[in-house]
Amino acid sequence: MTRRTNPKLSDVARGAGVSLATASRALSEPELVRGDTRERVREVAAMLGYVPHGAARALATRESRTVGALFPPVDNPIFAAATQALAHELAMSGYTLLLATHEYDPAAELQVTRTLLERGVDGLVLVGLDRDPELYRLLAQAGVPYELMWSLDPSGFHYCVGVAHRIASVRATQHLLDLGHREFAVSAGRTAHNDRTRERLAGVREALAARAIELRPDRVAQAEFVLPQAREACRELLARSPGFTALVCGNDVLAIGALAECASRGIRVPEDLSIVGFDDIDMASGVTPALTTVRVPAAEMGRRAAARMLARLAGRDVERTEELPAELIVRASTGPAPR
Amino acid sequence: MTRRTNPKLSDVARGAGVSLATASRALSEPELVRGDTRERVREVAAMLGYVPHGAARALATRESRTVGALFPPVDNPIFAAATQALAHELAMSGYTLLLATHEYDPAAELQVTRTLLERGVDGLVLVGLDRDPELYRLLAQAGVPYELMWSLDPSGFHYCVGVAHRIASVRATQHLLDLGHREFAVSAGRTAHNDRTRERLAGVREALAARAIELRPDRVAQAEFVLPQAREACRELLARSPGFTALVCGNDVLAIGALAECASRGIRVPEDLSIVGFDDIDMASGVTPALTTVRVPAAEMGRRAAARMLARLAGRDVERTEELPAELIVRASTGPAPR
DNA sequence: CCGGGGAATGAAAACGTTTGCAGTCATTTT
DNA sequence: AAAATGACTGCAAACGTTTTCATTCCCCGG
Repeated sequence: MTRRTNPKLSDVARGAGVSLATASRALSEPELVRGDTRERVREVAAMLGYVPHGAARALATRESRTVGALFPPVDNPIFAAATQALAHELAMSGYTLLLATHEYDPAAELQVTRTLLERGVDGLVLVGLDRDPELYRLLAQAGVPYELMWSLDPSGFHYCVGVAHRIASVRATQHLLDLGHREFAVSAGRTAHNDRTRERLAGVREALAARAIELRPDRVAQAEFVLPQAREACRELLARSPGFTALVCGNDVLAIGALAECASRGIRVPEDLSIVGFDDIDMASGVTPALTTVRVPAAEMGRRAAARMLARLAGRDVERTEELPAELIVRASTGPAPR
Repeated sequence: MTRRTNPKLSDVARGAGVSLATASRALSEPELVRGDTRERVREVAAMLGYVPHGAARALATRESRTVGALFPPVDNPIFAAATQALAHELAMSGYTLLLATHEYDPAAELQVTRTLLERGVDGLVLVGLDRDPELYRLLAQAGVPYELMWSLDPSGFHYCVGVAHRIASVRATQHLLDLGHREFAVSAGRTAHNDRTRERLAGVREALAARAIELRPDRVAQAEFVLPQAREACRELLARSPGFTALVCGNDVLAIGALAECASRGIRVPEDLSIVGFDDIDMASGVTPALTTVRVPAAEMGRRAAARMLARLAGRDVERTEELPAELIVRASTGPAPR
């Protein structure tokens, strides 16, 4: 459309009859310039439709007012909620979110981090703990602060805000034990490159071990977090080793898939089989039967991560570790063990 | 951590014993420099852990390799899917996604667009048609190309990739009419600042009008796209004017909420009430009964928008309007009208 | 009336890249 | 053997801000 180049600060300065320096100050440090000059500059800027050139500013100030977020995928509802909160919260403070995904591939994560660093993010938000250690080296060298979401770093070294997956998982399993269940199966997520999944599975094992109950290897399935695979995992467990009365799922998508599979096979939930999920996504309360699950406060986590990052960027310090509660929500998908 | 500043291109150049220009070319236009020099530069760069300074590059080249996306909210599953596809597709071509949201507030959208422009996005992806016209002026002045997703611009002026909501909605309603339904209710989304919602509602009216069936005002509810409101809307319709046998919902979240409400009241779906949704989110096939709905190819839309934007940024031209199919998916939530 | 002291302004030097242009070679071509 | 070609390389000028340091301007107290 318009072929002439956009107005720049020097145009504004000329229009207002002031120097570059004054124009710059009038717009970004108003208190440093006299009232009337300030207004004049602002008017000219508005009139010309002046839009500051972020890259130039970034170059001069060495900060981009941009924060990167690196999610496994962002279409998992739980991550979507966190992304939303993150973007919203950052925007409130004039920051913008640079979003990237890595699909649970450490190499991709490293590569994409490099790109994010090139883009000059002032800070970076990551999910979980499992990653190429090289990535931390990169961040340290670049001097870019980062926050880990979802998990709690056992070493206490990294700044993180998350929940205690293992303990929550123990609690969910306890709940089933208390209902009299003794035959368990687990539909877990992929454990490779995913500490949350591993911790949740470990939690189940721990709770069962405490009562000397064994979790048979053929009673554990791994699946990706999409509905078709979730159903498939349930089908597989049923085929390989039927007879379990409780199914613990690595997340709600897996659980809802299991629910669907049961519905289509006439397995009654919770009369024949009790199912628990993890995450408490929106849909968990919408399906029938409503899902018993562990609530992971995803949006809150996003908000906290943003707040912590903003605080650090502003020079304030925050606790290295912030734990958020992961509450067990008992709904209709769990009941007393049959017989 | 490290207090000394990051290595810059001049450090690399010095280390490799070449000029700035050659170092730059060795890294970004390899074919212009001799093999051995190129390798030497690369080695030094790797050794120093050199990371190019994006802002400086953006300043010099006048492009940021960054594309902005402005979603209403991104935690709606359908938008999450598009975001994911967008981010992924852009990343494949070395672009990064700058994500912002406006929560259906035109003023916020304008404001946030300004920020995105400041950040120097090379292109912008927007959702739907309803917005402050000033926004287009802004984009035109900045000379930033944009793509509209979801809707099809009737004027054919804007570049867009979307589906024909109204027609699809007519089709869904037809489906119910064909099943013998005559008493309709609609659980619509908020129609303010949302052309998709309006078109879908209009489609229902159109289909009914064609058979001289009236849609009573008290048989229309508006709700936001979250489960609690969805249930509330259904409850309200039932209270205000019971007796309808078909419920058309503005999207799947609304439909699943209705499903949940019906389940808790003992209303059988589809025996007593047929329900159709819109979007075909993942969960639509996972709930019981599985939802009859219109499939909106959200991920594909994200991919196409990315591809179109990349093409345009590369100087190729694309069709101004690209329509994607919105297919009716008949599942278990619709059946013959009772009696 | 002078000098002192802020407050407001301006000149110019960063910030770290890319790139047009002009050189320097080693090959070819005539 | 001279000249022309072409492949590499380097110099230096952008790109559009912010910010340091000086300077100017005004007002006030002495």
